[in-house]
Amino acid sequence: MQEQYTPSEIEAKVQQHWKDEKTFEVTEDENKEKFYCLSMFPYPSGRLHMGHVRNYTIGDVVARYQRLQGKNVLQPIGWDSFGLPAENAAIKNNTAPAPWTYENIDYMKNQLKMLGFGYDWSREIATCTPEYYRWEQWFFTKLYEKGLVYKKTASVNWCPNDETVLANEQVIDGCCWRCDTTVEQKEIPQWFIKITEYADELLNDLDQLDEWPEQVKTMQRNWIGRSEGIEMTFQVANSDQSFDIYTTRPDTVMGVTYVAIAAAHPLAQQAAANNPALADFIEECKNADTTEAAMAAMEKKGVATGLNAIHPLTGKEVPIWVGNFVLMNYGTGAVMSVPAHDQRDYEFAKKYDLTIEGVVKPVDSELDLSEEAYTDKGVLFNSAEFDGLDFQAAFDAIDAKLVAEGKGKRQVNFRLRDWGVSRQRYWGAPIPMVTLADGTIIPTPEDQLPVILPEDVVMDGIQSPIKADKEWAKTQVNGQEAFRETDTFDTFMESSWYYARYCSPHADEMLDPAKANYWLPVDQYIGGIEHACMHLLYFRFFHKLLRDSGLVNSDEPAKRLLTQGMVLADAYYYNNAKGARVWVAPSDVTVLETDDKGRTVKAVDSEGNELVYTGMSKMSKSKNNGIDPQEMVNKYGADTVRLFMMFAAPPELTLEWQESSVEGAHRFIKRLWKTAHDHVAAGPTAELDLKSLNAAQKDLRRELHKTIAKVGDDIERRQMFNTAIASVMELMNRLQKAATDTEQDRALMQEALSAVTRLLYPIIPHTSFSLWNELGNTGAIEDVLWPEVDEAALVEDSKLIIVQVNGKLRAKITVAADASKEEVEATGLAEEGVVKHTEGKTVRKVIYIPGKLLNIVAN
RNA sequence: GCGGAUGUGGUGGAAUUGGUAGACACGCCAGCUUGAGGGGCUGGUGAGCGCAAGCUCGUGGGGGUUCAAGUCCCCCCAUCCGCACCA
Repeated sequence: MQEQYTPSEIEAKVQQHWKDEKTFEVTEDENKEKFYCLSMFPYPSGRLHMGHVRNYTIGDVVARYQRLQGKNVLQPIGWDSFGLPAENAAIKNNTAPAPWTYENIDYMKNQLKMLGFGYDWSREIATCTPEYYRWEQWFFTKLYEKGLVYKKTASVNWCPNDETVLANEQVIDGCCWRCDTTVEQKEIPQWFIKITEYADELLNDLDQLDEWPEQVKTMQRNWIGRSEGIEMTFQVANSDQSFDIYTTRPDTVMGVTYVAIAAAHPLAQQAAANNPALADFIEECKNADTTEAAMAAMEKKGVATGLNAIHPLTGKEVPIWVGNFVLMNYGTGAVMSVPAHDQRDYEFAKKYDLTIEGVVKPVDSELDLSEEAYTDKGVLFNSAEFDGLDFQAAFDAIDAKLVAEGKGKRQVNFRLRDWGVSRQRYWGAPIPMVTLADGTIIPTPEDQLPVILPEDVVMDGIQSPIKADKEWAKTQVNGQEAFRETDTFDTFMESSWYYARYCSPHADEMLDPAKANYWLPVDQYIGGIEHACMHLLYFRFFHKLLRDSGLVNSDEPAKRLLTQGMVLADAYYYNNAKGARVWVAPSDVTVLETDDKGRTVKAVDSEGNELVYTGMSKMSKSKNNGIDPQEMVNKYGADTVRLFMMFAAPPELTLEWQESSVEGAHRFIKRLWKTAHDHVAAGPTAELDLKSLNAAQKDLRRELHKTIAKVGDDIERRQMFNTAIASVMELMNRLQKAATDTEQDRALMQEALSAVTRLLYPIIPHTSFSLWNELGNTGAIEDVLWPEVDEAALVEDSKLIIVQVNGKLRAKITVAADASKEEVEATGLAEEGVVKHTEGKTVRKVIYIPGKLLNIVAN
């Protein structure tokens, strides 16, 4: 065995072995328990970043651990390869999105291999290939046939100068990122999938997901936002027109003092015809950012229409206002306003001097509206026949009256909106719909699928090449001239079903149900928390669509979910001559001075600029603080990078990249290697004879088996890889100091080191692979099983008891494992530290937690 | 603004079911090894007081429940993630 730990040599050799043996290629095997471990696939942006490395290391740890449990483990990988960055890169580099994407895939694939992830490369997929997206197109036409797809207008960001649609990301402070023109909202026809038809099931089935983080389920519940309320109709005074509103607070309806409608509401348009101020306001609203965050943050403004609405219960007239906070696309485009019981309405009413009328008051105090609205559920007053009712009684009574008068009804609403899948961009899967010469729109016939996206294109920087080339859309359907849809799918479409395609990646159908049902559902899914609502909801939705098409037989796509945190790094900048911040890459920073605690006081870059240290922030291009995984692997080896990532923080928390800590991880592996080397160099060992072990040896062996139990529990149940590693480090610290004098000392060392290589295999597979054989074991480590815990080794004959007086630690005593409460109490009370603190006091109570703690309450 | 999370030594973090706060590691300090540097090894390291034994304080802030609170409850602050066309 080589004395030096040489990661580059070891890793190359072991990776070659995995490649030659096709170690991670799997097929369905009914005799083995399956385990499908999936990490969210990457967008091929060019190079792996540390977020990827963290995600895929966690996945690989889980997959390799499950393999040592004897399971048939599927761990696939692929590329989420459609998307906006490819278009931007193509324009910048004067190429096309396709070659840029394929080059990136090649490069990143090598990086993944270099990190030693155990993927089944035979299942690799790229979503930008027709072999993949053809099935998505096919499935979309099936959804259309089932009535789950429809077309309606929806607003997009529109740059009037470039005459193009902009993604939210391309709008900077309300202006176009290319030409700085003020962005407008424009209504254009788009395709939608009816996710709202599945809203109830998506909500209810969250209860089945008992191995999903509670926070993700809560976020999804709130995102779906089921509410029970009442929809009611307001007549417009002196008109035969009416409009509907929806409210979850029907108990406050008697307090309606005005109603607000969207700028795009037909009534608003009508009223603006002879009201220039209103027309101007409506024009202003057109350009408003409609994202929910912006809506919530903006100043609430309105203009009266001059029209009145008739309150459906009181018959009183209330003014109709146009409000910039009401959107035509959400709900009915109109809301009732109760300033006394809604804070937004209250502020609006104060601002425009509108009536505030309290109708609900607290049960046991008076209503005070001098400072703010009263928004709690209380008791009705000022509400005619509804006076004295509580929220639920009022809800029921008002509902009954509205129903009786035909003016409204109870209704369940969802915050969730249908999924708009149209994008006016090039680098995506073409939407398989055609418009015939007579104007009818139908799905592309199956025999004309896939609708292929041309890859050899020139990007003009503004318009999609398949829109710019007027010939592309021309086609023939049923002998008629027809025009293809030139919009492409939202890239969330591809990432919603890739997990199922991996089960039969080369099938000449969307998926092979037998294979899909063998592997699905995914046993462990891993990805960033930022996907909690959107991707993870679409992913669940698609699984139900696949199920309802008879392609899979389960209800949910993934049993267990782990959401990993971000990766942060130090960020430094200096101010240049113009006063602008120049961010300096951490690799270019030299720390010149630290204080006595080791904190950075003075740092410079390679050109001598004195730097400002801003602490840790997310690795990003804008702060130039990305750490290149490639560089780290070159410097320390993949195992060190993997060990550091798993050790530095629990997977769900943010991880701070600290090179000194990476060095610490490297040192640990070197020490492990050296310990194994010294042991092997001393020659072969004898059989372990449990009966002949002395007390110290038994003690060490107890430690070993406790560690085996803990590491398994930490990896499998708790998914706390950091504490699993810490406990192996503790064991190693002990092993390095353990006696090696006798035959049994060395036999025990052999048992311990063989176990340690397996405990660490999921995390540092290359090193463990080598050590396993260096220790004299035959066969590859991935073909052996996880070490078993010897329960007999765990038995202790004495216990450490913590002795407290009034909750404060005063002594530690060791008692026989089977000692009674009385014996422990007597021993505890006799302790010097206990006597000191109980002298002159009366013992009031003694609490004993068996085998753990004794608390003496005295005063 | 709304929804979700996080906050513990100089630093990353541990404390799994309310029961020893600070495991493990980084950094720092001291010593040994080395011609030097690097590396390795040994020991120390929450704060305050103390020669020491030890005592007091201490988990973002403020209240509370309990024999016992980092952990449970209420209020507040800060930071991060998401908010539907970035992926």
